[in-house]
Amino acid sequence: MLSERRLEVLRAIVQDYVGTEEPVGSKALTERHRLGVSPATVRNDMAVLEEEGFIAQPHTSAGRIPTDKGYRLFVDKLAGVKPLSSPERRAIQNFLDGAVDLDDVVGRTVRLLAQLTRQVAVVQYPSLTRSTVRHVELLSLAPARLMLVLITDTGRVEQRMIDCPAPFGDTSLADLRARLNSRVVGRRFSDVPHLVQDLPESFESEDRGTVSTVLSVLLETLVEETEERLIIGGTSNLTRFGHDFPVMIRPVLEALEEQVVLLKLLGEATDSGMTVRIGHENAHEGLNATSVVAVGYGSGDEAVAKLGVVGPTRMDYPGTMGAVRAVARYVGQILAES
Amino acid sequence: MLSERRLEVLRAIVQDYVGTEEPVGSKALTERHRLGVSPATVRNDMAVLEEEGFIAQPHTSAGRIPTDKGYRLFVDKLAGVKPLSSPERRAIQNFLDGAVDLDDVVGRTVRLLAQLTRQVAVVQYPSLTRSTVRHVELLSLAPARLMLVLITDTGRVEQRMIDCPAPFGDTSLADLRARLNSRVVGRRFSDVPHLVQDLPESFESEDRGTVSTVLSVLLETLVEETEERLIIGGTSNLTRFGHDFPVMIRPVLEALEEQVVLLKLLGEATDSGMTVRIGHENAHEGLNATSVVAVGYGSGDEAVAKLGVVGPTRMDYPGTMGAVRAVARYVGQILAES
DNA sequence: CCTGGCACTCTGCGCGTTCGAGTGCCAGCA
DNA sequence: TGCTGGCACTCGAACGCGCAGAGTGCCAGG
Repeated sequence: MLSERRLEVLRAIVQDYVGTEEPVGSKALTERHRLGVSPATVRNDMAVLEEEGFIAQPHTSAGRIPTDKGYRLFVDKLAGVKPLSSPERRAIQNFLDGAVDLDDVVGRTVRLLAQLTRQVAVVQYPSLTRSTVRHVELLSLAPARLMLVLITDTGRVEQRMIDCPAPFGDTSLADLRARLNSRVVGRRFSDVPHLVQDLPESFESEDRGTVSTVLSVLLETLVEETEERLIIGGTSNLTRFGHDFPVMIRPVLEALEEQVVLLKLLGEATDSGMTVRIGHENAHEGLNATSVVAVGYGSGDEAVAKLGVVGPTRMDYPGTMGAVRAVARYVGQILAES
Repeated sequence: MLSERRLEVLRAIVQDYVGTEEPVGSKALTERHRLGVSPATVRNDMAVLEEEGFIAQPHTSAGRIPTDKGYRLFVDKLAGVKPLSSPERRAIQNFLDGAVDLDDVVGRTVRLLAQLTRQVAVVQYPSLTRSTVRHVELLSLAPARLMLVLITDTGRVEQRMIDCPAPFGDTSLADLRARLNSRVVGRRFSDVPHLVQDLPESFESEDRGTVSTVLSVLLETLVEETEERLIIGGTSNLTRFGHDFPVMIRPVLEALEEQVVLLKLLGEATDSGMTVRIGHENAHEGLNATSVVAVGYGSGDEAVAKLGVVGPTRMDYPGTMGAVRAVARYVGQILAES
């Protein structure tokens, strides 16, 4: 086990390196932090920390920089979550309160998060898996052409065109609409399939084909839209990556373009608490030089989606975590209100 | 006026520079292109071209590179639009044909364009200004809470919550829905306001407040959604910018994040033909080192929105223009079918 | 277990030199 | 008049060198 002071040294190294972006030496450490010991002692501690794999030196006669393992220890044991200042909190609230619809909420959130953390922000649209149906609407566009509109409790709307196998009368349409709604409104998406299973049987034989078609489109929509969408912002913050950013930036930009990768990234953060993935802890290779801070958010107690930021491993963890957590809370609040 | 051969020299310089990304000298030119003259002659021509401002040398003893003015001449007079190969055309069609809804079409388009041109792609959502109303739907979520759903002929759906000043009965609701639709379906957005102006008068006084509210929300939605949205893709292609990309990339990323800037950018391309803005021709400073190739697309003859790419001024103009034009055509086709 | 001292090892920087690509100019030739 | 070969010149890129400074590891002493 590492002594108290050695941990203190590690903390100091992380803080200084995050601040200056340059390897930090023993002398500089003792000058900037009141460790109460001499540089020589610090050097010994550093030697131990290096042996344990928490820090490393880029070249023989340079200062030390934290390794992924070092950051991990820092995040787990040495750093708390820095609460935001109250002006910041107010700014968040004001900014988010201006949103008019779901798209706007998500859009504002991503901008806000990027600005606050000065990093790349990723926000996942509220998932539909846990959502409930608020309303299903059927419109007749032409004798054999319908439009299905699905409205969720998170305010999201999905629509699909349907070509019917046979003309479908207005009364049948009204009937189907009414029955559909009476069965599924307020229910979870996952419950819908077996709730509508027997609907075709209660219609005239000439309408059954159409009803089946409508139902299959509805179910398909539920499944398809469970593949969550997300948006990102603040990519220009990637230029803050450091002096070697030209080489780091490409794989990151590529990873950010792959929704699948990002979804997996956020998805990995399973529990509703905050998740921090540091450097090589990220499965995707392109993100081996980045850290991801993610947290779930939702309108109630349950998390319906995730949001987070992607930045260099050399990031201000306490501050970033604080910002991410705060934003997630406020978004949840906004969502609950609407 | 420049002689035929001098133009040929300029063309050769542009082509070589685009290919090699390095200043091109007189000797290399004569070796790679059958100009039929000696390097010395080419040097004289270069001197003239430089005096006229079409090319420049980074430092005294280096080769020449084209200036914005040089590219402009190249695009206007020397280069055609390179048609795509038929495998490419087929690939485009196959890729776009798989789209299921509007979001998907736009998403696929931006990916396709980025891949094809290896540059940053920008696609604007079909504008609503010229759109017509396909259907207006009103749903009752609670006694005094309505949801308005607007469906356009481009397949787009917008929804808004409405808090009514007074409870609104189901019959009134059906009535309003029917009257609204009979008046606005098939009409242009711009015509809607005066078409619904007198609607409140035909309702019972107790319902008039709600009707007015609904109408104002509807009109508001029309106006708001005229501010077109757009999406971008292929930002990782920015790393292809060249050796000096670290310094160029930041302002570009920043500009790309500002929807307003991009909308203006595409908007400037007024006519339905293809527009090429080169370097300083772009109003936005951050894009002074980039060129923008944009073109309108639409389901009919009229362009309903724009799409294009943003890349370094040092780009393959004929190829890029060919790809942009081809993609725009196919998207228009897809839109017309659905 | 901490500390001061000392020798050692790197990197980064500035400087001068060389090398070569590319130019401009000029005299000669069709 | 216009093209060509030749020649001197310029200037940036690359290389080697030496130096200064930061940082280390180790050791002997408190």
